[in-house]
Amino acid sequence: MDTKSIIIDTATTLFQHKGYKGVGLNEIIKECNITKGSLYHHFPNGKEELLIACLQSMDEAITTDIVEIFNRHSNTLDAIQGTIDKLVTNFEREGTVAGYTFSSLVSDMASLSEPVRNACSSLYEKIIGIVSNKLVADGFSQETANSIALTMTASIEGGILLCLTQKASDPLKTISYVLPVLLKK
Amino acid sequence: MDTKSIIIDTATTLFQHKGYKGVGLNEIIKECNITKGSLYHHFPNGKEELLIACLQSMDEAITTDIVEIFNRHSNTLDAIQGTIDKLVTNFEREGTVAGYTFSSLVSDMASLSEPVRNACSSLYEKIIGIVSNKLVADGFSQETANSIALTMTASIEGGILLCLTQKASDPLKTISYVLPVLLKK
DNA sequence: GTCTATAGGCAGATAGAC
DNA sequence: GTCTATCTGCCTATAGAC
Repeated sequence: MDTKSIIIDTATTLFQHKGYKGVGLNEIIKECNITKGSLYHHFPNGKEELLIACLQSMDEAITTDIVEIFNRHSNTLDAIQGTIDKLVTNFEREGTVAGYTFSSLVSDMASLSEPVRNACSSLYEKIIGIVSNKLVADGFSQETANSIALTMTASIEGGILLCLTQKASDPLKTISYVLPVLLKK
Repeated sequence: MDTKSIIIDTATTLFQHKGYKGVGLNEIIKECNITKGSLYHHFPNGKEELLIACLQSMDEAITTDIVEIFNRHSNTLDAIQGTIDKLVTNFEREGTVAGYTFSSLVSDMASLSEPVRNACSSLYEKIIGIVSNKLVADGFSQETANSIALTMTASIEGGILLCLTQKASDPLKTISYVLPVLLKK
């Protein structure tokens, strides 16, 4: 694996756990066993350029993951519950659900940097699009599908926040139990 | 108004907009027209002690606000939609919904400080409790009420995140439109 | 492509005069 | 209770040798 990829992977994990402002370059290069010179060779524009690279990497990983889950299940309900199951499993094993959302590392940046906000916005739209398409395949109208997909995505995102603050996976489990109601025609 | 209250109010607004790590003490004292000596006189343990005071202040304001809205409306649906209306109005006027949630300033702290995490957890539990009580008054069983209240709270919290990243109030409006489905018996 | 050394600034925090 | 002056340490970023 090349140095640049190592930097991106390491920084991604650190950003996910501590937020953008919570991680210094010193911490990143120490974890990677490299030096500042090397980091600035790969990311001449410094920390924010590295963040953008990490967001792209996360975007790909999250999208791939969700697409795979949605292809594996025949209907939207199973797919959404499969997604939540995966989040719950992750949370119970690692104490985080870092790999699903940007929000944890974005709240301190979204008000400042436009490229970062755009990256988040585009990821959410992609996820909602995947859910919405499956709902249309289930027989919902496009408009209804969009509304339900947005609400489901918001519920899961909010559920993640609740799990993190309460240090328990119950909120997401409860949401998984309640969400089917949204799909009653 | 005394200096301590001015510090808390000013710092609260700054933390809400930029996150805990995103605001320096220098910015706070400049905004308050005071000096570091004065700040450390009122908060001897520094920045984190100030944050805790801000969280308490926010907790009171948010709880009072929601209790008032819930008392004003006769059923849960109207109360929830009234709450979302207020969030949407705030967002369209100020570009933030700072006054409702801790999440925006907590994501970079939750992994670090236990007192901060506890303050967030307790606020969420209070909000869910208010919603749940109203649902019981509407005739739902305690258990069902708890599940629905949690899901609604998560949806709104996630909706706030979507509004912030998309710089639009549509997500919360859509959620307000979809949520009634959760209340069908 | 990776290293060392260092610049320049701002962070949070403290001491002591008034 | 508020001020000025200052400390220490970390931050991002750069310059230049190898």
